[in-house]
Amino acid sequence: MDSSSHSHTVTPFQVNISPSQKNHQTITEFDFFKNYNNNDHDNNVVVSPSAFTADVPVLDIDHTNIITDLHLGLNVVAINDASEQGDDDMSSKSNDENTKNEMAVLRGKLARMEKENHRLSLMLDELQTDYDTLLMHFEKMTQDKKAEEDGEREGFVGKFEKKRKIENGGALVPRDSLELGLAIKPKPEMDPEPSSSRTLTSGRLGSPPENNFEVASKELVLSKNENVSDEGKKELGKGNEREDSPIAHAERLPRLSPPNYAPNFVNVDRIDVDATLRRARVSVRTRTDGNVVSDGCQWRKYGQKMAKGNPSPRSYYRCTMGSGCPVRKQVQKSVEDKSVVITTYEGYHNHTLPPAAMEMAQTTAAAARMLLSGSTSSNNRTANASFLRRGTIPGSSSLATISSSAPFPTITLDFTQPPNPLQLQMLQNQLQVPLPHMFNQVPYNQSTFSGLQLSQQNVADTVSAAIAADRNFTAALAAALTSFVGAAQPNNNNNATNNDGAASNNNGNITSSSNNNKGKE
DNA sequence: CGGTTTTGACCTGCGC
DNA sequence: GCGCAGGTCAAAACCG
Repeated sequence: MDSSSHSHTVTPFQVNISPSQKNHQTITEFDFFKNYNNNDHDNNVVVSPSAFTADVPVLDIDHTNIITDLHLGLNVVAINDASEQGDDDMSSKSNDENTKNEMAVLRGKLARMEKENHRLSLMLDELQTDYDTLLMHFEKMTQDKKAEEDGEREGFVGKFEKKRKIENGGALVPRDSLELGLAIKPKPEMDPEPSSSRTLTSGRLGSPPENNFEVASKELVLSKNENVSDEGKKELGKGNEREDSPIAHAERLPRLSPPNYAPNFVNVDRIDVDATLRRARVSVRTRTDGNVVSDGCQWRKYGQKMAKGNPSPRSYYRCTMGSGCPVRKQVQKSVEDKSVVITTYEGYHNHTLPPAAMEMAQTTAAAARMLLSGSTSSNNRTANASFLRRGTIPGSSSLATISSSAPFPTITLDFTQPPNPLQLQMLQNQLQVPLPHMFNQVPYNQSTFSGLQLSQQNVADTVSAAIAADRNFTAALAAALTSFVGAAQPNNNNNATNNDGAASNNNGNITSSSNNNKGKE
């Protein structure tokens, strides 16, 4: 950790204060804190990549930290900036020497403050990581304990649900207890309303039947049992006469023992998602030659329907990589362009994913996360929320759109057209995961995004795009820098993906054959 | 033989 | 309550 007492005056992003350099074509030291408004910062400021790379000194931190650091630093600098301006005014009346001296002092202060910011942000990161870890452990321990207590109870939860429905005359009954109750009360047939679960779900039983199930999803364990929710919901939806074969149970039941639960679920737990949002969907538009969009997962087709307004049938797939995996996807050709396949993913995997599936899974999971975060006020998600409300992601509007008209909130990632590399990068950085390779079939492979290869104008565009897209300048700047730093570091997503893996919404191979498209007339 | 696909039937939610 | 559309089930057919 850097010591704040260090008197080094070089800053990660050096400040160029001299007004005379404003019009310099290439400024190697970009002053983020300077007021460029006078000259239309959007167009006239040209930033050299070296300003972000070559001049960055000592601090050996990853880009994520840089971003945070920057973000924090900006606040600090704003103050300094004011004082600098004052000094500039004064300097016009005094000699240059004094000004320079003062500037040097200010720079020193600035450097110290930035280091302090950096130190704090590192601490913040550590705390965040610790929190994630603890939460994950807690979740796991809770699950393990429940699983232990539960024994083989799994086997008849389905029956329990059906029975309960029957007992209630077919009406949906409060079911918030299901997710927790599954693991808690070992005698379902004796107690249709596990009391222990009641305590954990804090008195939700009084809520209207209609919403209970959804409401329950807000509970702490929601993500882990997302599977349960979806499956359970379906279970509830079924008629009482449904078969109760062991196989059916095995398929519908939640997997309580979670050794393979993706670390992912942790973060989702923390999202105070609302029931509808929990069913957020991620649509991916891709252009394919045939009907196959390989996403690394194994799917089994369980239905096909003719959807209104589209001559092409819609196919329904279920993930078969993990038993009882609740992830489903719908595949349908676009009405406008039949070479475009729209794949919609829903749900969270309850198993680990092969590397081939990870990319897509991370992307869709991140997109879903963004969608979820859009409805929350979670601190590190506020920036996302702002653009989600606007329906687009800054700088990547043509790549990602949010649909509020759909039954469930849906984020659509459109990769049917070679996107502007900056848009691609912006999207990637917003998602904080690498976009699947299949989406990189664009003139600019992300691997070519090395910082030095980005033109100065591109960087400037990125910055201005972010600024234009977001009123929150700091966040916008951070986004722009994330873009840049991320570009210079193709593996930038490691951090994000590791932590949150969350909802690995995933996608997989469409294993169906060509006759999938056969509609049932 | 086990897994997958097909496909008619069924269920649910929603709008009228 | 009814009809419609979306979504799912599950038996039968298919496939390797």
